[in-house]
Amino acid sequence: MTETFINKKYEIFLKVLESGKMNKKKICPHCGGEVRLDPSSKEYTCTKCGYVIDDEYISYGQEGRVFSGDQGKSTLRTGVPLSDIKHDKGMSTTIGMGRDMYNTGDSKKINRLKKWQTRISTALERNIKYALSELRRVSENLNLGRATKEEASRIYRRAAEQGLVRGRSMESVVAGALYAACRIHRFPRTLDEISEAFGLDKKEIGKTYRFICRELKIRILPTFPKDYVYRFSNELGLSPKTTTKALEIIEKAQEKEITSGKGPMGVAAAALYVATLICNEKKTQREVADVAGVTEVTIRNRYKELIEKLDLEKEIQAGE
DNA sequence: AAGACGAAAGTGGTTGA
DNA sequence: TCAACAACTTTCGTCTT
Repeated sequence: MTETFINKKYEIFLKVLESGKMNKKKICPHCGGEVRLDPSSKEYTCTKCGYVIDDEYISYGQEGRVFSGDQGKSTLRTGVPLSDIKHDKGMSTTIGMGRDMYNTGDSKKINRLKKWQTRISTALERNIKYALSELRRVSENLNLGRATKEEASRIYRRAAEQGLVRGRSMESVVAGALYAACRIHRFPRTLDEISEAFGLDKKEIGKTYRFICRELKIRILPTFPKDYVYRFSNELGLSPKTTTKALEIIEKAQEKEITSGKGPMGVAAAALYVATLICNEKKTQREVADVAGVTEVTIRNRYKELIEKLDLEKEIQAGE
């Protein structure tokens, strides 16, 4: 589609060029020869030495502004970008009631089209539409990237199309899709955060999430402790130095394979806690545990392992 | 008194028969 | 479907600063 589109544009462009409206002659800075648009490569090329002056075929110039309805037709070059967040990807049109439609002659045909249009927007589309508006509303509070939201929308769409929403609350499916999207994008949010944003039960979301992943065959990579470190340290207001230290500790721990099978959030929390001790930026276990969403006990367990296996005792004493 | 530590019992999920 | 299991949580008493 893109190629034919560009070719067509190119034909027009050539015509314009030939008609002399844009015919500014260019001179090759290399040899002084005449520069022409090479039709095969769509580059401005010197006819004498072959020097490519400009390979910028697509215009990046300012978009023509539109002040009244009809004016747009001649100046507009683009449309709204496609978006998965909109239930119809922002592409739908509605056959209007206006007179002009009927004036084209075949009013029966138009009526049939209208009928079909309403038929096409079935219950499924309505459901998706509603779900995505819910998604938009909730993700306001979660501070998510556009890509993540679109991923979540795609997942929900697929889930809805396969009838996975039936028997489950729509919100929980949306929440599950969002949680999955976050993990796919290595931008993990804890289940707690999501369940709070949606006002749903944590277990419910987790259950739906696993169900969706199984049914849609979405392969979710396990999360890594590192993914959480930045967010946690940010919430704790730690210095970059401490953060880096924590990442270092996690790396070493992974080398020694003492993180496998352990909860990534627990590992991240423990690494951060140790890092605060080493860098003299002490936080209590309680504080770290709270932002990480684990208990002090878990931090203690991980922390004990880290110190034993990585010989961090000296570093901590040196830090103090 | 607050924070750290550790033991014991309980919870929810996974795995394998 | 059920029991075994590992990780994690909750609770609570004790120790340290």
